[in-house]
Amino acid sequence: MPVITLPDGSQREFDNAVTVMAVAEDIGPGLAKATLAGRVNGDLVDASHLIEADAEVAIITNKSEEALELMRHDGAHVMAQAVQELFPGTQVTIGPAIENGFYYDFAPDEPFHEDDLKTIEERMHEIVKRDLPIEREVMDRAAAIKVFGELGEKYKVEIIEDIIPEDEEVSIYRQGDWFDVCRGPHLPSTGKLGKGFKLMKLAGAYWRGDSNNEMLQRIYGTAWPDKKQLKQYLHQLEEAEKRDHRKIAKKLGLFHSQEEAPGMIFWHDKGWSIYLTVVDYIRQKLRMKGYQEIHTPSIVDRTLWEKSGHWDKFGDMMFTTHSENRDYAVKPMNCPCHVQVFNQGLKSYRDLPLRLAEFGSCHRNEPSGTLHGLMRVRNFVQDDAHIFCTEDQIQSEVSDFIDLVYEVYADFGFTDILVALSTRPDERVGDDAAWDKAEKALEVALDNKGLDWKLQPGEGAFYGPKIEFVLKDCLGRQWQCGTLQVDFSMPGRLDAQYVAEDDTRQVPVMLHRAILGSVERFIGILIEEHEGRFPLWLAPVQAVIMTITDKQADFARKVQQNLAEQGFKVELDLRNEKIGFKIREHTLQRVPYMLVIGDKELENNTVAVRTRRGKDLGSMSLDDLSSRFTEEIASRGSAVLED
RNA sequence: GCUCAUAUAGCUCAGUCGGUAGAGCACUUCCUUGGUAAGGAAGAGGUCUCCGGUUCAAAUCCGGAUAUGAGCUCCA
Repeated sequence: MPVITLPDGSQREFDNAVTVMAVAEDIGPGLAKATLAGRVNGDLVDASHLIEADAEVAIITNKSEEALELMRHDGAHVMAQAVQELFPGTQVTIGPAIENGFYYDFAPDEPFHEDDLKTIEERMHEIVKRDLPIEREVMDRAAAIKVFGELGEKYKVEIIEDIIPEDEEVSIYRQGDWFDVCRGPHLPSTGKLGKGFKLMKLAGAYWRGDSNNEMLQRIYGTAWPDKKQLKQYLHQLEEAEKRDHRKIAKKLGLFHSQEEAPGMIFWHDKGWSIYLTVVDYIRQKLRMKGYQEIHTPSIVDRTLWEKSGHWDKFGDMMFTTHSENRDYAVKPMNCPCHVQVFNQGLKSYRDLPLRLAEFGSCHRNEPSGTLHGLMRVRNFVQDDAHIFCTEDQIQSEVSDFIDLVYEVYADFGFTDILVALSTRPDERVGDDAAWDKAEKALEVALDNKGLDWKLQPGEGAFYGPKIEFVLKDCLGRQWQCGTLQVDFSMPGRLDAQYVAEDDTRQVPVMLHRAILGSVERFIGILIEEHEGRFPLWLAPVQAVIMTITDKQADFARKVQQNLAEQGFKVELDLRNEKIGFKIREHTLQRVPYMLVIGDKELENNTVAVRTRRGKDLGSMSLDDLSSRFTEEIASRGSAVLED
């Protein structure tokens, strides 16, 4: 006689075991009609799930968040059925719901073609129309292996044998003639998927996510409660694509890359202007925070990399060169060189913490398939620094660094920052006691700041755990920018020492840290974040002076010189074109301010000011203009005056 | 690196069935001196990514290389 407790606290008693659907029917026919699934004692279950004992039950309707996830999972099943109907012999593997949709990995006889997506999608609509009931059934493990083995579904057999825990029952979900091994739950029938879905792209994916395994074909789909929301999502994607830093940078002439130097950037003047502004800004910050800036060689003898442990682990990703029978590597990171600087002269505990910073150009031979605009390159510069300190100083150094990161991100206008703590990977150096200590130090520092962070077990660097600060690009892809890594290992490997208070020789701890991470990547994110409309302090051209006719040319030149002498980046447009044409061009170039000079301005010694967003600020004197610029530049991202 | 796709003028892109290439914008010249998102006319511009093959004939079909895109794996 189960007693059901509903979310509002009310209770209902039943004579016999009841299904979730029966509970919904008991509450009301309207609710029953909308019922898609249930939550029993916290677990998501099918609407047909039988409740045999007292339980807390929530009914899941199409208004619930969870329903969307179940629907997306249904989407994967319907797609798999469509594929197997259309392409007999295709093996199915796994197909989960993901953010915005679902995917399913297939092992087809013949690779799918882009055009197949349309056919598959049409068949899916047909399966939805059939409104096949989705039924759960529990199968004996051996029987399940036999059934799928006979169907030639070797991946499914592997899933049952290797992935489903021994003590868990093997459940099968059936829709019409088609069925799949699945933990569930699912919605009651295929019709519930509705019409708000679309197949998006075709991609390769390794079986069980291991690059040693064969590659399967993955089809991605997106699914929403209705057509309208699907349309909205697709529109959102289109808008996001317009922010792509590669497209914007091309239009604005910021940089280019070419076949002869894959993964490396040819910075043009406008892009380099942004680059220098960013680096100078960080340089100033570091100076204020007690860092020393240094500069070390780009090409260093291979033996140093062997000693540091990098050669062993990353040798095949390092560019190498040789001269006079010596082998060199182009540096993939600055830290071993920084230890060399630390090692010059005997250090005392009084010298610690010693913070060495470098904007060093690093090269990493990243796999060709991973290169991506500015986000993943083979040559980059980090706002890199290494803090040599004692174990006791870790806590406060980490804490100061976190403050600095947030201060800098705020100046660049970023507030949506993901924080993660990555702990020891399988392949690592250093003993477990040191790892315990390092991981704990980071965890405590994060908690003390009251940050909401995510644990990433096994994702740490080979020499120590790390904190990561992650920003998102316009398409929602996440990119690691800031990082802090504790390193108990490299200073010892490279013989770093200091004299402690008790006159003994001790090995310092080294903290690797970067705020922006790769400057290239950070600029990529800046471009997307601002859609190319850089705040005044970052804008490569802050204003363009344009004349109405030739008559004002001399005055315009004087204005330009005046502003340039004050340090503003101002260009002249004296072309024999109509003012509307010039305005249009510079607006498209995202120049923050357009300064128009006609006869009136010439007469009054003023300029007419217009923003790139089309706002007319009227005429003003050069003094007023330059104080406006100065104020806006000083405010950085925090107060944009132009809007 | 792996899977699939793509590569045509400076840029964005057409190019049907294999018969040696087109548009818009940009560029150059001329006219126009016009007050807040495109004034007009003319002209120039191509080893169709590269290497090979099939063919009387290849931008087009086939193979390979390279780069790029999407995803996977990786990312000190």
